[in-house]
Amino acid sequence: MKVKDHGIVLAKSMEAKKYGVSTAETIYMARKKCPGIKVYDGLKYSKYREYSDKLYNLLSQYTDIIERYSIDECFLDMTHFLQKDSLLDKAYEINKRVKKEFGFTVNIGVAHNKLLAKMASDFTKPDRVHTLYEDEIESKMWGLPVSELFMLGRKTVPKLYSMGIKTIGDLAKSDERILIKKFGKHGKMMWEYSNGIDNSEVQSKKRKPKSIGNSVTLPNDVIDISKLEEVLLALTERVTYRLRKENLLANVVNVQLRTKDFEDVSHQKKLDGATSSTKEIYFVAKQLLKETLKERKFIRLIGVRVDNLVPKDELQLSLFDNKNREKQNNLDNVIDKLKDKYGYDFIKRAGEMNVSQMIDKK
DNA sequence: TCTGGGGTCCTAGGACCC
DNA sequence: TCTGGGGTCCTAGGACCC
Repeated sequence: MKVKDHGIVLAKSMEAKKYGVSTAETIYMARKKCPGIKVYDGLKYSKYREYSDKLYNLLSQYTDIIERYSIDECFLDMTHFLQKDSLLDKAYEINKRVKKEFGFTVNIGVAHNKLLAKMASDFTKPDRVHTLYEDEIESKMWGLPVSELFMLGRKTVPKLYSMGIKTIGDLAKSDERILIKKFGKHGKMMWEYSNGIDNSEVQSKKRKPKSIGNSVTLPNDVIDISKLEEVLLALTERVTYRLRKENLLANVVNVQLRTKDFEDVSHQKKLDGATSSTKEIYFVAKQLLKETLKERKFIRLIGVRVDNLVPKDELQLSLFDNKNREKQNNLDNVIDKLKDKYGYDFIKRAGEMNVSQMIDKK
C-alpha cells in the first residue's frame, strides 16, 4: 500500500529504534535518520479493537480486578497470588499463552503498584517479563534518564535538566518542596513516582467517558467558512451519534481549530440544558466556529468536542422540554437506527460533507 | 522540515455572588 | 474616591498519555 509521507510514526521496529527513530515524530524525520526505512500503514482501528478484546478476555481469566488502561494495556490486580514466585509464574504463563494463541508478543511488568508495573513493562522489549519490586527501585529505575519516568514529557524534562536533574534517581533525591513550588501538583506527583509511590487502585469498572470528540486534519488548508461548516456538521454528527450510543447528554460544546502555522485555538460554550441533539449541538458549534475563526485563515485542522457529560436517565425532564425537542430526538433516533442497520455512511444530513475518507472509522 | 486523533487533568484569569 | 476576602462557575490553553 502506498503510504503518504506526511504523518507521524505510530510504532517502530527494534531496528528502526537503533537509528534513533521515535514514536510520534514525523515520517520525514524518520527517513532522514534512517534512509531506506520501510513505512507501512497502520491497521484499521477495528482490527486493533478486535485483538484488544481478545487479549482482555484472556487476561480476565486471571482476575476480576482488571483495568483496561488503553487499547493495548491492562492492569491486573493479582494480590491473591500471595507468593512472589507464583505471581511471576503466572506472568510467564500469560506471556506464553498470548504468543501461542494470538501470534503477537507482550511485555509484562510485575510490581506492587500500577506505576511500577507500568515502568517495568516498558523496560527492554519485546516479549519480556520484568519485575520492579520495592527493593529494586534503586537498581532498576533510578539510573534511567528522567525522561523515561511516566508522565514526564517534552516540556517538563528540559526544565528538570536545567535544575541539574538528569536521572530518575536525581529526581527521587531532590527536594519535594522545591518541585511542588515549581510544578504544583505535577511536581508532587513526579517526586512520588520517582520514589515508586503510587496508591491508585486498579479500576475494574468501565468508566463512562468524560468527553467525546472528533477532529480531522484537512487534506488542504481551508479558507472558506462554508467548507468548514460542512466538515463541522459531519464531525458533530459523529460525536452526537457516539454520545447517544453512550446514553449521555452534553452540557458543553467545544470547537477547536489549528492553523497552518500550528496555532491551536478553541472556544467552548455551556449549553442552557444538556442535550444529545445533532441540531442543537451543531447550532452552537457553528457559532463557536465563527468566534474561533475570527481573522484566522488557512485552517489545517477542525474538531468538535462535547464535555461535562451526564447520564441521560438521571436528567430531570425540564419544564421547557417541548414538542420541538421531542421531534428532533425522534429524528436523531431514526437516523441512528439506519446507520446501525446499513452502516454509518448510509444516511447523511443535507450539507454534511463526506469526511469518512478522512477519518478512521470506529 | 514537518508535525494524527482520541482522551484526561490541571491552571489561571475573569465574572459574579455574599 | 476607594474599595476585603472567600467561594463558585465559566472559559482558554497547556501538558501529558496511548
